Amino acid sequence: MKEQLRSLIATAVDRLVADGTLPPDTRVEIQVERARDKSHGDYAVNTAMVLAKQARRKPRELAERLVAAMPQDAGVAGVTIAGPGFINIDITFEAAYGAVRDALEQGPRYGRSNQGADERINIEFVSANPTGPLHVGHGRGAAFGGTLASLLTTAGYDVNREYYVNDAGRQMDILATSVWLRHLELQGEAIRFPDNAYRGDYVRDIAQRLRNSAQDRFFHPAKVVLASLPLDGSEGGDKEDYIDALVSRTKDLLGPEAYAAVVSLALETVLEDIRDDLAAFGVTYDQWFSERSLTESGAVDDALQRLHAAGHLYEADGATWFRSSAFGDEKDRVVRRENGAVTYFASDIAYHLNKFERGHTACIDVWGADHHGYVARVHAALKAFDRPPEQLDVRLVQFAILYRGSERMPMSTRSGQFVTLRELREEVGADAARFFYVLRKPEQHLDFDLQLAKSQSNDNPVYYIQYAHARICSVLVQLREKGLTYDPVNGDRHLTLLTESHETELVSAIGRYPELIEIAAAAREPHQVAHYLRELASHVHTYYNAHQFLVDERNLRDARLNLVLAARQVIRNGLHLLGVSAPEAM
RNA sequence: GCCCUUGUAGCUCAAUUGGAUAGAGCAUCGGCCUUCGAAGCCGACGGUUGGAGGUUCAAGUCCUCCCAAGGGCACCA
Repeated sequence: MKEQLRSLIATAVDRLVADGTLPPDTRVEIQVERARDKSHGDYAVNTAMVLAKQARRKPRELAERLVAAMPQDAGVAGVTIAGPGFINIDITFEAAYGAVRDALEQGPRYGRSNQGADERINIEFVSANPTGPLHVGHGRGAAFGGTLASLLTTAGYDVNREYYVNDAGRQMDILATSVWLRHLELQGEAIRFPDNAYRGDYVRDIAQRLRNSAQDRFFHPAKVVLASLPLDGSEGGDKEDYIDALVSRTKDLLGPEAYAAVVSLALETVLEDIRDDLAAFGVTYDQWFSERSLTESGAVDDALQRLHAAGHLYEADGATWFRSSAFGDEKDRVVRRENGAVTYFASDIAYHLNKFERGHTACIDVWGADHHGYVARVHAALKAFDRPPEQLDVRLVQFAILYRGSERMPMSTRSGQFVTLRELREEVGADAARFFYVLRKPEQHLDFDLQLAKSQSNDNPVYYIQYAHARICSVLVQLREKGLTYDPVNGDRHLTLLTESHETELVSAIGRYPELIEIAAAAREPHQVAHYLRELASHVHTYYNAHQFLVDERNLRDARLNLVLAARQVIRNGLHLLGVSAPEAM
C-alpha cells in the first residue's frame, strides 16, 4: 500500500514538473509514513513541504496542486491537507482489510520481504573469550545479535551468523594453566592459587575431566612447579609477571604435546558450555570461526604482506607497525611485536578481510561498549585495503549493570563472582530475559535488577504479549465448547462488518507489521519489533474487553474471528523473530 | 587531557531516524469481573526533552560550547 501511495505522489510530482509548477530538475525522495495520530489519516506525506523551497511556493498551496494532480486510486478513500502542508491519506476499508487477508493466507511468512535480496550480511556477535561461562553482559549481545540476525533474515537478507573464537593468545594460556593447577590440587598438591588465574568453579570441573582422562601423566610436584618464581601481586610483586612466569613453567614442565592437550580440553569444554548456553537461549550460529586458524593458515601473514606491499607498514622499536593514523585512527598500531608474535589486532585485520573475501556485502560486528576504541583501527585497516569502511557496521552494546535490590553486583570473570547468563535464564526464564534485553536500544546503559525481574516477573511485558496470544487461542477453545461454527471464507466476505474503532485500529496495526520489519531491518534496530508487539497486544486486549467475538450473528462472528486470528498470527511471527515462545495457554 | 556512548514524567524506557498536540510500563489515585481468561480494560495525576546559543517551513533528533554519568585511550585479548 505504501509503495502504491508513493507512486501516486511520484506521478503527481511528474505532472507538476510537466506543467511547469515545479522546476524541471526537481529531485525528491518521497516519504510516505504511517500517521502517528489517527486523526491525521492512515498515511502522511511531507513532499509538499520538502519541495516548497525549490518550487518557491507555499507548502499548503503546493500540497493542493499535488493532490489535484494525483491519479485516482481505488485504495484511496480520501485525501486532506493539514498542518503546515502535510498530505494526509485515508485508505479504504477494502484496502486496509487486505492486511488481515494477507496475514491469514501467508501465515508464518507474513511480514517477510525481499528488501535485502541483494545483500549478504555477516553478523558476528558475542564472541566472548572461551575462558569461562557467559555472563549477563554477553547475554545482551546474544539477544541483540540473535534478534537482529532474525530480523534481517525476515527482511530477505542472506545472513551468516558467526562467533569469533579467540582461541589463540595469552588468555587461553592462563586458562590452561589455571586448569592444570587445579588438576594438581586434585592430586593432593598444595598450591597457592595465583591472583590472576581463573578461579571459577568451572575451572575445577575441567580439572576433574583432565584428571579422569590423563590420570597421573601430567603430574609434577608443587615445589618443582613453584620453584624460583617471582612474587605474586598479593605478595608484593606483579601479578602479570607472576602468571606469565607460571604459564612458561607449565609449558616447560608439560612439554608441547601435553600442554596442547590441556589447552584443547579447556577450550572444548568451555566452548561446549557456551554453545549449549546460547542454544538454550535460542541463539544459534552458522559458523564458529577460529582465530588460531587464521595464523595457522597463513592468512595473518598474508594480510600483513599485502599491507607491507602497499607501503602501510613500518619498523620501529623492534616491532612492526601499521600506519593506521593515515586512515583516521588516532595513532599507529603494532601488528608484530618485538618478540615476533603477531598481535590480536593483526589477526583481526586478517579476519575482517576474510569476512569480505567470503563474499559478504556488509558486515555487522556486535561488540561490548568497552571495545569502542577499537572501531577506528579496524575501519582504518579496511580503508588500507580500499574497502569502504561503512561496509563494516560496528554496533556497540552497553554492558548490563546488575543489581540485586539496590546492591550493585561486581562482575569479573577472573574472580569468578559474575552472574552467568545461565543463572539469569534460570531465575527469570529465557523468554523474559530475551525480551527484556531487546526491549532497549543497545547503546543505552541497562540497569538490570535481578530482584525486580524475578519478583515482578508477572509484570514483565513479555507476559502481556504472550497473554494476548493465549487469549485468542482460548477464544477458539470456547468456540468449540459452545458448539458455534467458524467459517473463514465467510468471514473474509464480511470483513466490511468490522467498522468499530477498535477493529479498524487493530486492522491498521496488523497492516503495519510488514512495514515495520522493513524499517527496523534497515535501521538494524530489533527493539522496534518488541515495542510494536506490545502495541499490537494492547490493541488486542482493548478489543477483547470492548467487544464479544463469539456473537450469535454468524457473519460478524466469522469476520471478527478472522481479525483476531490474523492478529494472533502476527504476534506469533513477531515473538518467533524475537526468540520468545508463543504459548497457547498460560 | 583526548575520544566514544548516554542524559526525555518520581522510576525504567519509546518517539516512524528532521515531522503535526513528546508517548508507554511501573509507582500513586479512582472506576470495570454472574457474559470469549482481571497476567486484562477505562480514566486521572505526572514534562522548560541536562543548560545556552545556532541551522530551517519544522529540532528530543542536526551543529557549536558548557554541565553530568558510564566507558575507552597496551608490543592484553
